[in-house]
Parts: sequence; structure tokens; C-alpha cells
Amino acid sequence: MADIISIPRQVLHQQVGSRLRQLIVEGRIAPGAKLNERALCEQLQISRTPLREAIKMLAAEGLVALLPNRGAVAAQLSAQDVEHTFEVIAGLEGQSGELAAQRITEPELAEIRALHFEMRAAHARSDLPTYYRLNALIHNHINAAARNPVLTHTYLTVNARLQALRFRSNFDTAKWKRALKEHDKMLALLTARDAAGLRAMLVTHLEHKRDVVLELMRTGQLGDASGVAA
Amino acid sequence: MADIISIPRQVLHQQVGSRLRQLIVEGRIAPGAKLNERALCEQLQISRTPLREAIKMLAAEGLVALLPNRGAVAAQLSAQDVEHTFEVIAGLEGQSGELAAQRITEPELAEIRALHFEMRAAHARSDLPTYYRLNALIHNHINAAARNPVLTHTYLTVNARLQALRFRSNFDTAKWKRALKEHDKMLALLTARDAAGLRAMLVTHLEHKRDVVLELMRTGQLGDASGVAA
DNA sequence: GCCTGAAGTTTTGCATACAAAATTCAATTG
DNA sequence: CAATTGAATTTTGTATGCAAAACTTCAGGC
Repeated sequence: MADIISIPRQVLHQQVGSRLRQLIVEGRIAPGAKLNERALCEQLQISRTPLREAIKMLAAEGLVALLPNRGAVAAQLSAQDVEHTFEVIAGLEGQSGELAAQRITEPELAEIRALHFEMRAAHARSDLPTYYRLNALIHNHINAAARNPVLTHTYLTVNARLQALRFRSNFDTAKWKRALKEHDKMLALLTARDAAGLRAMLVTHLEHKRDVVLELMRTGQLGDASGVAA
Repeated sequence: MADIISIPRQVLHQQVGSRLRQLIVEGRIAPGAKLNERALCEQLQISRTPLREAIKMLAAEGLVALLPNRGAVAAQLSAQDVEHTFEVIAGLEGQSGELAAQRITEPELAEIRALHFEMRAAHARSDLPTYYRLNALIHNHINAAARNPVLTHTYLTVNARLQALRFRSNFDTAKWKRALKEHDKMLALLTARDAAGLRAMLVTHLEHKRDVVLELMRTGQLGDASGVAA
């Protein structure tokens, strides 16, 4: 009999890891910000051991950088890092689209279509947060339809590093419309099970996303949702 | 002035991480084997704190699995895991080949060519260990020529999980010859800067490697270079 | 004979203690 | 007044201690 009463909550370092990951991805710990152990311990009401273990996990994921004898800081991507990361993400999403077109089931496709129209609705309302949420959800659903947990895990890990960047980026109307149009096309290609076409479309889509992010970096408009800890 | 005397050796958990990674990748800690903290502490002459931190890093890399309240075991891939992982590696190597064909310099190409002929020599001598070493080196050099550190890091991380599997796999003469022929082709495509062709060739090459590994798994011939700790 | 289960042992998970490195900051000197 | 040095403080890195969970062993019951 499995777990009637207990709810053996995840071990602490996993919980802490999830929480820290969330804080960094949402930008509440700003890129480059120092992770002060004592401060985080107090905030999270834990001792340093599980905190440090969690930090090591995030370091392996590339979300924080370890400075020997100087602790850890939230990863901060240079323009070059962003280019490199998007190049990898484009490859991963391209592959995931290619596989999804081959493997997706009707119900899965229906769900993505539903999300697609919800996203269009959010666009019509200029509801950016909802748009972002649905956009990410669609990409994740396509990824899931590729039926490859290793691919999904790799994608999520690499993508997490970009999430903090994109989180608050408002982009202009023309580019938003272009992104929408690309999503229309993606849906059509997925419906037609056009694997090569969807791969190409996703790669292009990601290149455009990259350009948007790079431009926001240049003009310094990235979401500094600072105000961490303490 | 930077580091004239000190040599501030890496922090302990990094060293331990590297060592453990090596032990697992080389199969000296067998897949599925338990990582006993006390035993490893004694063997490595360290305390449990840095060891546990190292284990958490390897868990994030996918080299060990964490069992709540039951410690960690070296990752053990099922046939499905192997298929999924090779699918991802094929994508990553394909992309890396595509980029390398666009970005490789003459000296880099010359070095790969040299390694290629060394590898052919090892084949002629039926020197499997040397063949493996050079084979891996060639793939790493192609990867490096893609000039994308994020891609390289992702590739190395995912590939590490397979390394333990391939490490001792002897494969039959026909398949070995086929692999050699594929390498000849790869070199030609790289010389011709045929990006799409090299991508396709690498994907095929990886599919063949996958089939070799899967067959070895089925027939139970995988290198159990067991004999860990103590 | 095999399952059950309870005491003892081991092992893991978290907290704390201690040591070394880095940072801070004020006093001193050029 | 700027720069520098060095003591005080903070912070990180490692070791150890303690409690809870898991495993082992062995006796007893069905």
C-alpha cells in the first residue's frame, strides 16, 4: 500500500532546488546577483547543508555560476552566451518539432490547437503575461509530443537559462504579429504532419526570438525584476 | 598579478565530482551500483559534505539517480533510455557537424584528418582501446569546430551517460568496417564544407552506433568493468 | 516452511561547529 | 587626499554530530 497518510514530502535539498530555480527563472533573483548563504538560509528557514546541495545542482544545470571561495551568483548571460544558447535551443526545438510531427496523437494536437487559440485571445487582449504563459505551454506540449524524455529534460534545462531573460521582455507590435503568424504556420505544419517543415519553422521562430532578446539586451530593456532576498 | 605561487587547487567538491564522474564513465562504478557515502569517504579521504555536494552535481547531470532516503546509485539506462539518449545525441552531433562544416578552419580540419588516419591505423592493428580514444577525440574535435560552448557542454553532458555503455563494447568486423567507411565520408563532407550532408551522415552514424549498443545490451555483452570501491 | 515483526545496526538527511579565505573598513603613510 | 596595509568581520568550505529512515537479523506464529 502506497502512501495513505504520510505524504513523504520531497527531501529538503530538492525542495530548495525547485524554489531557487523558480526564483532565478522568474528573475526574482537577478542575473549576476550573489546567493548569500546565510540570507537564503534565513529566508527559507533551513540550514546551509541542503541549501549548498541545491546550489550545486543548479550550478550543474547552468543556472548559477560557482566562484571558488566566493560562493555562487545567478548566471548572467552575455550576448554571445545568448546566441550560443539560442542556437542549441533552436536545434533541440527543431528536433522536437520534427519528432512531434511524426508521433503526435489527435488528442494532443487538439490540445495544442486549443492553447493556440487561447494564446491568440491573449494577444487580442494584449495580455502579455497570459500570452507568455500559453506560448511556453505550447512549446512544452510540442516537446512532450516528441515522446522523448531525454530530449524534454535537455530542452527544459537549457531553456531555463533563457527564461529569466525573456520573462519581462515586451516586444513591439510588428514582431509580436510576426510571432503569431509563425505560430499559425507551426500549427498548420503540425496538423499536416510535415516534420521537415515544422523543424525549419521552429528554427526560424527561435532565430527571431533570439533577435528580439538580443535587441532588448542592447537597448537594456530586459526585465530586471530585481528585489531578491532580505 | 595572477597566481604566481599558490596553485589554489580546485575546491574539494569539484575534484570529487570529477573523480566520481570518471569512475562512472569508465564503468569502474557499474551502472546501478550504490554509492555508499561512508565507503567513498574513506576511499577518497574526505568528509561527507563535499562528497554529497558532488553527488548532487552528478545527479543534475544525469549520471547518478537519487533515491530519497536511500542514497544514490550510478545511472542505469534501459533500452528505451538508450534509444532516447541516442536520439538526442544524434541531433546534437548533427547540428554540431552542420555548424562545424560552416565554421571549421584549415588547421582544425588538418588535425581531424590526422586523427582520422591515426584511427585507421588503430583499426588496422585491431587496437580497440586506441581506436575508441581516437574516435571520441574526432567527434570532440568536430564538436569544438562548431564554436558553440553551450552546444559542446550539452553534448558532453548527455554523451557522458552513454560513455559507460560504449566503453567496453567490442563490435563485429563488418560493423567496424562500416563505421570506418562512415568516418571516411564524414571527413570528405567536412572537407567539402557540406553542412547538410555532414549532418545527415552524423545522424546515420549515430543511429548505427545506437543499434550496435542496443544489440550488445540484448546479448548482454556490455562491459561490466565492475569492481568498484574497497 | 514461510511469513511477520520487533530490536539492533547501518545509512541517509539535516544541523551545527570549526577553519580558512575573502571582504570591510579604518588608520596610517606618502 | 589617495593609496595601502592590516586587523576585525563576514562568508565560504569542510568536518562532525544528531535524529530519522531504511535495512538486517532473528525469533515467533500461522
